[in-house]
Amino acid sequence: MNIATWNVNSLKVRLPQLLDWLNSAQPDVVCLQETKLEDHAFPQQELIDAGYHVVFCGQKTYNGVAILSRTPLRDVQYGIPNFEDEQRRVIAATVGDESHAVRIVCVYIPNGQAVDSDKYPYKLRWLAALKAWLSTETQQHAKLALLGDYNIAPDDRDVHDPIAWAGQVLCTDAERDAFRALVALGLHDAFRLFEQPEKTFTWWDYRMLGFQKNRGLRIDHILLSAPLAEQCTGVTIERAMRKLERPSDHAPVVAHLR
DNA sequence: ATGCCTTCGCCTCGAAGA
Repeated sequence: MNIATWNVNSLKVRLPQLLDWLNSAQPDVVCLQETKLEDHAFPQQELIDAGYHVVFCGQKTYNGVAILSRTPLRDVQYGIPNFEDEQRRVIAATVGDESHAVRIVCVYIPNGQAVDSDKYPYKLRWLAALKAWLSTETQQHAKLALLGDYNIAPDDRDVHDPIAWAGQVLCTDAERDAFRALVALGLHDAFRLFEQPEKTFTWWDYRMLGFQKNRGLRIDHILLSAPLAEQCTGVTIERAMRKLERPSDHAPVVAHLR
């Protein structure tokens, strides 16, 4: 079973790439972020025709999340319970039958913009609400995967130029503490379960030849509860997707599970 | 660097992303 996450930066623009990738990579579950589509405009039929069940939660212009699965999705949760948020950033659902059920949580964590922006305290409040919800969710679902665009580089290893990024949004201590608080719920950063080459990233700035110079960040993550981490045989970052014409600025990340 | 790209919508400029 392969489970993946990809910030598409507009599903309208990226749908042809997504369909090609679904056909070639054959992932079992895909979490999407930044679909930027209202629900009435979601390309449901195209994805059904590609062999996927879909659940989605979007809005105009910004945000928007979705889960695709080759098997049916049930117990769908839209947004973080008991957390008022107009921004469509969370969708969760369960795949698999009772003995092999996996809870899939798809998140598009706020960017925060800058430490002195109002969006930064919103990001930290949002992360606290996510952790509070997942503390019960992880107790209820032994097999849980938290996938998405976290907008956090957890460690200096995840940053092309740690000195330039020191203290900047995506790299602050408070954001990294929030990431570690998610890990402390009993989750494991799938990428770090394995030896990895240095300077491996999932996002590269569109500007200044960011991808060509590998000036990137690792901000898209798959956290796995212990039983899933035990099943994980590897993680792939689909860098080739960043080389296509008109790419997303993020590459898909795939966790391979036994 | 108030810059660089790319997206969307109040659409040919501004806001936001990261």
